[in-house]
Amino acid sequence: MKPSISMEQASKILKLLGERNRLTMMKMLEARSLCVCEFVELFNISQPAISQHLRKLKDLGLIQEEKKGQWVHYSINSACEYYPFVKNILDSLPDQFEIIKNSNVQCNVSEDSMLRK
Amino acid sequence: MKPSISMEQASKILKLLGERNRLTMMKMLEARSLCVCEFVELFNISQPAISQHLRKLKDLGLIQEEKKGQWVHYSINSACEYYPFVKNILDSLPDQFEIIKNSNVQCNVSEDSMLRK
DNA sequence: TGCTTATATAAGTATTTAATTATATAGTAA
DNA sequence: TTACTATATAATTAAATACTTATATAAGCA
Repeated sequence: MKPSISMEQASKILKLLGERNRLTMMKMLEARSLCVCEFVELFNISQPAISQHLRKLKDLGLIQEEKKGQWVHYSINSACEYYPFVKNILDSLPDQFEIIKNSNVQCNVSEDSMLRK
Repeated sequence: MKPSISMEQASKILKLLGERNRLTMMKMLEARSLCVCEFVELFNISQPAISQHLRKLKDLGLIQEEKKGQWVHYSINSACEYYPFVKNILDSLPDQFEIIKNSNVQCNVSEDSMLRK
């Protein structure tokens, strides 16, 4: 009883994932959750472009945001009904963990600074 | 050692599959190979639109054509290097076999008519 | 308060895309 | 040959899309 997804839903998701930057973002989020400012460093597109990609992914429920002060962290929404479908695809893609690591991106917000509030 | 596909290649394929008609075509071809004239009956778009979708799928190597007289039959190209990636996605989609069957499409070319040549 | 930083939204633009209609190509059959 | 059928290609168009710059929002800090 695999197909709990309609062709309509599947094509919408695949269209979202069919954009190189968004696909890479999703795979990166599989490695760890990331802040918008980290994405801005990782990609060669403007900050608004990043925001717009993230919004589209969020609109379909594939990712979720968590606001931490002025920072916004995004993560995979594994509770999404389409998550198994998406996960299955992401699992076939080359890992992005090293790329994140090598780029040394890091969001300035620390647990410390949040606790100090 | 799963990821034998690059992000670039993956996003191209997902972009192709991200169009509802093309995705449905691919899933139908998983059920059985189909003639262009059958696709024309199955979809509510023009014959040139069908041809153009098929060409895009063929250009990436996902499907192959076999000419039988004036008819052209298309089938999944399971020898394509991206086939495992594609198959994995198609397996998550609702079966289209009943839809093909219920529509009663049938290509006029028969083995007989070919043999009589 | 005003200044800075992080993010989102608005507006505009160039490119891509999926469709259409019209036409070309090619096989079959009279 | 001519006519018919199946398919592909060309040309066009409308809509979608991915980006940009400019601006708005909102939080943190002097």
